[in-house]
Order: sequence, then C-alpha cells, then structure tokens
Amino acid sequence: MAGFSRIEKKWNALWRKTGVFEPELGRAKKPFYNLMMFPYPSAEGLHVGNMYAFVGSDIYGRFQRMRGNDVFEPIGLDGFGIHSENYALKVKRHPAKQAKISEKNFYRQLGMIGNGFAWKEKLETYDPEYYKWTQWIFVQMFKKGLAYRKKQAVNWCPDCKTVLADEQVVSGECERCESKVIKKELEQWFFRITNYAERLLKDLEKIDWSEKVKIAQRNWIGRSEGVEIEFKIQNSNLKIKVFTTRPDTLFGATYMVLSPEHELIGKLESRIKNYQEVKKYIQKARTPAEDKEKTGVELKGIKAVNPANKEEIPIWVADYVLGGVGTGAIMAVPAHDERDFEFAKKFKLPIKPVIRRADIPIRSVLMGFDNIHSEELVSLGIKEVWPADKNHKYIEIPENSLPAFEKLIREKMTPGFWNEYITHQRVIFIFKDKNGLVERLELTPGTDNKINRLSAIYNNEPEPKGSVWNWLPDVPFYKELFIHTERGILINSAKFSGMDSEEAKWEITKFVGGERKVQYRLRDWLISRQRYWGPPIPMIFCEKCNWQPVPEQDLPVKLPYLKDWRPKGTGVSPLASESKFYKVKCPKCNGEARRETDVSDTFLDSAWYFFRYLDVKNKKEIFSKALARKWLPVDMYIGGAEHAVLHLLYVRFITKVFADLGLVGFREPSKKFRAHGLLIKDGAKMSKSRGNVVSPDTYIKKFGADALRMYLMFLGPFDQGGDFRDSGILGITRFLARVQKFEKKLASTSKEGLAENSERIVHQSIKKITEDIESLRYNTAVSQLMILSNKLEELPKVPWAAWEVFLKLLAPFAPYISEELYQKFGKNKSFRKQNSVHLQSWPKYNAKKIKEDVFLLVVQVNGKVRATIQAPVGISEKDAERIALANENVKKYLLPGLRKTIFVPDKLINFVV
RNA sequence: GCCGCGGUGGCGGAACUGGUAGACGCACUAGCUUCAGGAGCUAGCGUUCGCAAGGACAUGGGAGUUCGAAUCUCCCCCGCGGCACCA
Repeated sequence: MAGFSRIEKKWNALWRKTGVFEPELGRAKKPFYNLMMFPYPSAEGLHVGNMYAFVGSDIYGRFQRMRGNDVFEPIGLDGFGIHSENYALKVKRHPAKQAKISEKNFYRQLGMIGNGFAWKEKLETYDPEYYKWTQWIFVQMFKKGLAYRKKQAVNWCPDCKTVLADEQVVSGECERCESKVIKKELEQWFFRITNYAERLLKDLEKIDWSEKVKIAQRNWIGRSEGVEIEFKIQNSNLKIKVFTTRPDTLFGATYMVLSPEHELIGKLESRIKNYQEVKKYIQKARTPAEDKEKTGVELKGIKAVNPANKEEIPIWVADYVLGGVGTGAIMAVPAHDERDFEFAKKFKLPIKPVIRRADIPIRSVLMGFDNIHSEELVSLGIKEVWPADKNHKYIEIPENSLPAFEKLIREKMTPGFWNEYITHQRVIFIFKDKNGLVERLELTPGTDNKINRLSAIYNNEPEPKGSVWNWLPDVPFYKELFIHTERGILINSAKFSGMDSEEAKWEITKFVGGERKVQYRLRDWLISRQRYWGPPIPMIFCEKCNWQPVPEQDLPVKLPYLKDWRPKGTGVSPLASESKFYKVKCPKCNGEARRETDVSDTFLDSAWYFFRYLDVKNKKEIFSKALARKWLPVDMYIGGAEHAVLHLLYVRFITKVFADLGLVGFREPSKKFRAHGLLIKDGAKMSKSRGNVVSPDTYIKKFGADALRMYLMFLGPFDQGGDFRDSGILGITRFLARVQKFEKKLASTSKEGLAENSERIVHQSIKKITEDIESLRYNTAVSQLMILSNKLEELPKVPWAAWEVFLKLLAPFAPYISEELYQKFGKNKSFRKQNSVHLQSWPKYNAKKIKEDVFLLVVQVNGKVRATIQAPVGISEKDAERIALANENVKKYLLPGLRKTIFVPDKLINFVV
C-alpha cells in the first residue's frame, strides 16, 4: 500500500505544471491572502513543528479556495540575520554558502508536505533584490525622522557580540542564545516606534487577532496615565522631575530615588558629601543584580522638598529605579508601594500612611499564650485567619471585642513577653515585664519612635535604630495591612484628608502644579546589529554633512563577501574591517566619508515580506500599489504566539509607517491573526539542544504526507498544540487505507443522488466540518471525517453523491489521496486544472436534512438519569411525560410523590420528587 | 509577584447557549481469519457492587447557585506560557 509516494510525486508535478495553486495576482476576482509566518532556515531542516503550522494554515487556505476564493498562499525564507548566522557559525561554513544549502533543503521539504503554495512568488530575505527594499525602507524612515542615532545604555549579548532590541531580551537573556544580557553604553540606530505607541494600542481594538497576542501587545506597550511633579532641591535651582500614577499619595512621599544613570547626580557632584561612595555604587549597578534585594546609597548633603507639605526629604540613588522608565526618578511612598516599602524597611526610612482602606481589619500575631484556648478567642468573635504554627496565633479581631481582647492578653500574657495588635494606622504594644507589670503603648507608624527606648529597657539592649516597623514580625499577614496600594480615603494629607483617593489625584496635582502625562513602557526599536549576515544599514557619515542616506539609485548596498565574517565583539561589525566597503564619498559634498558598517535587525527583514510577495519581480518600486490595494491587508495570518511582541508588533509598526508614507491605504497588516499551538515532543519543546527534533522526512517516507498531515491535525486543537508521538499515526493510516477501498463499494451509476440512508450523516458532516475549519478546530473535523467514513462503510453501496462530498471534505486535509480518488471518480483521462478536486466548490448542507426524526428522551428523577426512551422529535410535554411514566424503572423512583416536572423539548424530562 | 492558558479513562482528546460525561482515535482484552511482519474483521473497554436487571462513585480539591454543573460563582492546589523592580 505504499502507493502514496507515487501518488504524491505525481500530483506535485501535475499541480505545479498546471498552476492549480497559482492565482493570477493581477486579475483575481475574489482575492484571499492566506499568509503564514515564513520559516528561518537556520537548522538542519524543516521540523515537524514547522510542518504542523504550515499544514494548519494550508487547510484553511484550501478551504477558502474551494469556497470560490482566489487564494494566495506564498512561501519564502527568512534566511538573513543572526539566527542563520549563528547556525553558520556552528557548522563553520560561510553564511552565504550555508544559505544556499539550507534553501535547497527547505524548499525540497516544503514541496513535499502537500501545501498549496504559490511557488512563483517565493522570496528570500538575503536576496539583494529583496534587501534592496529593506534598505530602502530604512532610508525612508531616516527621511521621515523615524530613524535616528542615540547614545544609550543598550542591551548587549556577549555571546552573539551584538546589541539587541528590548523585545529580543527574554527575562534578561538573549532571545537567541540565552546568554545573560548586559548593559553597554553605545551609539546606535533606533526606529521611533514610540511615536506609534498610541496608534499601536488603539488599533488593536479594530483587528480580529488571537486575544492572547493582543493582551501581550497591550502589556508590552504598557500605557499608564499619571502626573509629572517637580521636587525642588534644597538650596539650589535644580529640580527633580518624577513621574507617578499616584499623585494622591504625595503627602506620603518620605524620600526620593534617582536611577544610577540620572544626570542630576553628576551635576550635584560638588554638593554630595559621599560622592565617591555614590560613584562606586553607580559603577556596580551597571551589571544587573543577581537577586532582587534592594540596594542604594543616600546622596548625603542634599535634600529635596516635598511640594505638598514642604518637608525636607532625603535623596537616594538605587538601581530599583530604572533610567529608561518615566523620568528616571521617583518619589518614594513606602506606605503605598511595595518596592518603596521594602527599601524603606531595609534602610530604616520613615513610612507614612496617607491612604486608609475602606475596611479596617484589626490583626494580631499572638505569642506566649500557652494558656489561652481557642474557644476563648472564638467566644470573643476572634477568627484565626492564617495558618498557625506552634508558637503563633494569627488572628483577626472584631472592633467591638477590642476591650475584652486587651483585657484577656493583659491577664494571660507570660511575663517577659510583649504582644501587639495593629490596624493600618496604629500599633498597640502591650508589654509585661518580669514582675508582671503591664505597659501599654499606642504608636502611629512612621512618626513615633518611643518604642525604641522601651525596647532597650525591656531587652536590656542598646537603643536600636528604626521605627515601629522594624519590630513587627515580617509576615504578609501584617504587610498587607500596611502597604495599601489600592484606592481608599486620604489621611495625614492636610486639607485633602478625607477625600477619596481617585478624586484627590487631580486635586493634589493641581495643588502642586503637576502636569498630566501619559507614559508608555514601549521603547524605541534598536535596529543596529554588529554582525555580518544582514542588510548593511544604508547610511554614510560625513564629517561635514553629518549622516546622509545612500541615494536610492545606489541601492542595494550589497553585503560584500568577507572571508572573516565572524562577530568581533569590539562593538563594531566585521564590515568595519573592510576598508573597500566603508571608504566612500559623501553623497552630498562628495568628500571623504565613512559608510555605516552595522547591519539591520532581522526583524526588519520580516516586517514587510508579505508586501513583497505580491510583486517579487518588481525592480522599480517596493511593490505595486495596485496589487497591494487588491490583496492587502492579509485575510488570514497564522503563526506562533511567541512572536507576539516581536514580529507581530513590528509588522504592525511598519504597516503604519507605509500608510504614513502613502504607500498603502490601510493601517493594519492583517484582518485576522490566529496563533497556533506549539508541537512538543515528550513533554518538552522541540529543540536541537534537547535532541528531540522530529524531521517530517522519515514520516512522509513511511506513511505519506497525507497521513502525517492528518495525524498532526488530529493530535489536538490547533491553537493548543500537542505532543508528537508515533503511536497515533496508525489510526490515520488505517483510515486512509479504508477510504481507498471505497471505490469497490461505489454504487453502479453516478446519476443517483444521496440515498436516503446516507443523506443525514452527509449533511451533518458538511455542517460540522465547515464550522470546524472556520474556527480552526481541525481535530474534530478529522474526527467527523472518520465518523462519516465509518457510516458510509456500513452501507451496502455507497452513493456517488456521498462519495463526491466525502472527497471534497477530505481534500484540505489529505490533498494527494483525495485528488487521486477524485480523478478516478470523475474518470478524467488527462488532468486539467479546473478538474482538480481543490478547485471544486465546497459542499453545502441543507439544514432540513440534518434533522433527525427520532431522539433519545432522557428521563431523569431529581436530575439523575433513570431511563432513556426513543421518542419522535417534537413530542409534546404531555406525551413525553406519559411514556416516561410508563417506564418501570422510573416508576420505582417516583414513589415519594411527584412535585414538579421539567421538560426540555427534544432532550429530556426531569421529575422532581 | 502580575497577566494569559490549561487540569476530563491507561494515553491524545470530545461534550452546542448548564441537559445521557468520555465522541473520534491510540493502547489493551477476547474471538475469528490469517499465521514471518506495527496486517484484516467482530465484540468489549472510566472505577466499583451485582449472575443479571440495575445501583453507587467519577471531569485537580473544597464550598455555593440550580430540578440538573466538566460547563456558572467564590476559595484553594497543580502544570504550561508571557511579563517582570514600569513608579
């Protein structure tokens, strides 16, 4: 039965020859752009995970084609860039040479999986005809002021020896090689994506994209509304500007923090008494901290003034405040911000609550009460609300039980102990000394330090530093009472006390002359790479004329063949050692000038490929506007969710730039995007380092592409992925083998319609499979194909009409076998394009023919199934009740007496007794 | 820590707006047929009590809403993915 390889070869050749999957781009009547993320051919070849994604996309495309659309399903290779170069490094082969090898292998594999690709429009990003336009885009960006140079502490991967964009740093590690990324001060090219932050955010509402991608983008863009407030520096004209989303907590700002990069530190050098110490700290802060433990140094000798209450507050420098965020400086409100709280606690800074919670629980952690029984507490309405241990009781006390509670602990506390109970505003300490004398102390956190003296007395220790806070057990049980980060009522805030915190935000802002600001987390796209295998950035630097773009007629700036193409790690690209490359004339003054030697980020290559697919041969312009108008935006885009804030953000950005350049009239690249799930192997992501990569080649050889396609789709829901294992593929192989036997059972004449015995299941299947494909639920669609085939198998003769429908429904999943059988069925002697099963119209179902005329009436008593009885569809409640009550088993359960009957038409009847 | 997704037989997974939990497939068991094969056909297959009819228990755990919950609500546990000191 290994005829499949012959069949697959044959149809591949015939389809290509006749151009079944080649729409006429210029003349198509119902254009449907079915796009999938093109692969980067960095590895030994396509793996079954790539195939999973491609097949899923292809099924959708084939379905749309059969629905009468002119489907364009292009393919290409994202072969430029760091991932391909890293692979070349690994196999020690020149990237250009490796690209040719990978290209051949990838196209061979892609040709086998049975996808309806438009091969004529294939493209590779390393083709000068392609990257000429990538460079052209850079030039346009520069001319529009969207590309600029700036010196900044940037992400540097020591292994890849290049800088990285923020999007390419994953949890502090390089997206490609997982090395720890460090900060390096370098001058680089950036794209001003932040100009588009608001539009990128807002337009998300308009597009039908996988929700998780939209959420990831929203979080990445990270819009936050707040206020900029200036703090004066005492005895100086200088001011510290901070950004805050919580101006309502301003009265609680007890200190300020500058980021280590903050420019003010240098300016204040002469006044900072411990400048050497500060400088040392800043040096250390360059390498990212291993843990989250807060560190910092006070700028001694200077103070800032809280504009709300004119209090002098200290200024610190600490790396928990990031240079690139907001203004790079904060006002610290330890009572209402967890990070500030931790910092204040560690460095014994005052903590002043200014917002009261709506509810005020009173809590206590009791110690030294072996003689208090739980019952005693319960009788006072006290609840133990925290997992207790042997020595502690974590309790919450109702306000009206406070006096009784206090009396209890005064009496029963072991001498030599102290206990406290707290609300968020006050801490009440009860001390009992060795002689049984009790002392009570009521303290307001952050302001009162009486406790220090007491502690010295009671513990016979020297007076400690700090405040009441340092005395409290460090448990979340207390912490959540103090650090109230949510809305509430203002306290300790002069005339604003008593006001709702949301209202107070703007009132206080006005009071101190703050300015409302919108802040984004998104930062500009760092585009330079100090590597070889990419499009050289088309810029020239002239001492006289500054940066000049390469004139458009001189594009592309070809990547020269370099013998020594390996990354240098010196902060410049290998191209910087090729004087023939960089020594150029200034395009403006014709003087001596120097070409930019960095290349651009790979993600720029892939940010616009779907435009070029439409017009791969165009030498005059990036793409034809007419074709773009006709085919774009993409109708359906399928790809991995791992690109949510990388590729999928960049394509949106570039599309918006194109719109602003007047190249296109739309602002989003695709109407619909769906993320596929990840195909894993033995519970882990497929990767070469794990050695669990499965190549489709052996499976295609053994079982055929059709079987592998169907198996992959049958594994589980397409958007969830699945675990690849060999065992299941046999089920599909059996299914396809049985399908091929059907021709022997075909009814003798093709004139008959659907016989009555197959009509219902055929229409049901059309409906189910149509809906499943539309929503990418391929696993249940395959299952329905099996059900249909099982049913048809039961028939003595299979009607021709049923067989035809079956083949069409099968076609998107198993394109080869269905074509082979369809051509046999149609008795076509020589193949012509229009006879292909893939260009036939998708079957339609008739809702009337789906309806059953009998159903199984479920009879329940108190919601438990006691019988199922066959009944005619549309049976009345009365009749249903009659036949249900006639059932012996049901009768048995109705003995207590019927109280109520619930009837769901054509479903069930439930008796309540 | 925050955000998102998920937890259903031995396994992958079905289950529409709450209405027979386990479709479809894998594995397994028995029989037939062949017997060199990961071959084919028929039947069975959540656990448990029962000769059977039938019953009890079952969708991560606990509560709740409902005539009825895998599905809705609340709390908790576990797994995966993303972000991570964003002020």
